[in-house]
Amino acid sequence: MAADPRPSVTSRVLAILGAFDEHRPRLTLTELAQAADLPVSTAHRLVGELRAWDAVERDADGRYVVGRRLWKLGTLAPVARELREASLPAMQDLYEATHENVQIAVREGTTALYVERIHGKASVPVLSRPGVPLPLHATGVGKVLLAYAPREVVEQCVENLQPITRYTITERGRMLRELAAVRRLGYARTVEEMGYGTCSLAVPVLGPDDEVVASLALVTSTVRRDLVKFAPALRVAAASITRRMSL
Amino acid sequence: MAADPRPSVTSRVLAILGAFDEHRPRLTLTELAQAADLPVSTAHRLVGELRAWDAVERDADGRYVVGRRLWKLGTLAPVARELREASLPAMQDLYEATHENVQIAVREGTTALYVERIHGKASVPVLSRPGVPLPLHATGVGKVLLAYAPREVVEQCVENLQPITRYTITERGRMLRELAAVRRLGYARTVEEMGYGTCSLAVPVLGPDDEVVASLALVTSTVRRDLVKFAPALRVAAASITRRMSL
DNA sequence: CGTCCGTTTCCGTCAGACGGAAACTCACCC
DNA sequence: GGGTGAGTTTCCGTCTGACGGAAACGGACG
Repeated sequence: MAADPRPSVTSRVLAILGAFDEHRPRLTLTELAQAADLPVSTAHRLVGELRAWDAVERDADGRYVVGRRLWKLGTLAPVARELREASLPAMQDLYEATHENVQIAVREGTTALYVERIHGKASVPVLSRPGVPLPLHATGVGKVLLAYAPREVVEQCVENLQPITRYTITERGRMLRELAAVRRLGYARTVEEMGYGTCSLAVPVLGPDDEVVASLALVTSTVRRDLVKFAPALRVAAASITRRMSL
Repeated sequence: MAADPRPSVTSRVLAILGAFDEHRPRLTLTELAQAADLPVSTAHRLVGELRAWDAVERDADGRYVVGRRLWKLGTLAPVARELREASLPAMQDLYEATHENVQIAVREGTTALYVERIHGKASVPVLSRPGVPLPLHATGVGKVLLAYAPREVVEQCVENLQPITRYTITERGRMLRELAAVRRLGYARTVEEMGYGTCSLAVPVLGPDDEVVASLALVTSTVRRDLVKFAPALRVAAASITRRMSL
């Protein structure tokens, strides 16, 4: 992002692709050039090649968007091919049992990256969408992922607990106790820490070597205070995901 | 793919990314170099840059796989962001009503590209997976997409109807009549044309300008001969997708 | 201990990327 | 109608950073 000494062609191409994010999925050539810190003519040439390959497309009003080919490519990534595929049936079952939001996320650095979410028309609206990262300390999945994260990640997160609602945990000591509780109980709860009116219950999902690879959660409206009763169901679902992943 | 006159750096990078597909999602450096038709040392250098950006990663046994960052990028593509997001609630409802496979696909050239699929543990196993293309002429969604495709696409498909099962339609005339029937009835059926033991019912999904942008289908085991009774439910779901897309 | 196969590093040569500038397009407004 | 401006596309002379052969490296196998 900052000043790299040797701008290679590859880095420029990647800078162009990196200009797209969840807040700016549609960009004009000029915006693209600015975001990638390139002269327009250079951006134009590179984007031309990307377009020829269908890595980017132009939509109705001439803006550039991420192309189908990149979407297809993305489906080959292990998060999609392995984790997502292994999780869906179990998530589906959970959804049918509860009719609440069901979501699964992995840790990416100091954020929780949502991989998939199941929700019907009736479920509470939530912020998570596949591919979008949310903070670790204010979400159910996040607290689980943090509870089993390496020491240095915990340190880093715990030093900088940004408040999001009035109920977000922002004291270092309290968060550390919370994480210890998560490890002891095997699940994490949140109550309006990420958004008013929603609470969640999350459990870890283990990989083949018993390390925590993801976290699975139910997210409901605050009215349902009895969320903990679903902990066993979540654990069963998590175990089923683990089993399917190691096939 | 063949011999392009000027191999630009960008084209080489894209050739490397293009080496991954659903049959070969994990590749060694040497395989990658072969597939992209590059000397290993060149591939090594480029892959190094891709890796630094998380466009590719190395898995446990050192093979290269598509990285998370590309997956995230892919979620920003319109198929994922708009079509998929708009479809999921309706697909979820259909699934709950039927407990059969529910799938949605778009046309990509002369293939049907699956965008999403909902299935529980109990549903019939099917071949479709998000990101994977299947033939237009042997699938329910495919026949719908073909029925509303431009003339030249129809010509091209109809000239080359590869048999897949004993029941696959391979005669040009019969397929053309079938497509006319799809337009007349507003749905397509398949009975064991793609795989023994499965049949499907598909309807078109319209975009904001009344053009067919996708196709939505139910796929069940052949035992359920009464699939047509779900046509109204499918149409309602398709209409709901159209509405949500134009928000 | 030697062989094989894939990976990584090195560096002299030169092909291809660079980007400033100018032409172009289109929407909007006076 | 024609002037303005923001965004897009084309062009081409300069020179930088990509190229890839070769050789070293690593580790699995017998």
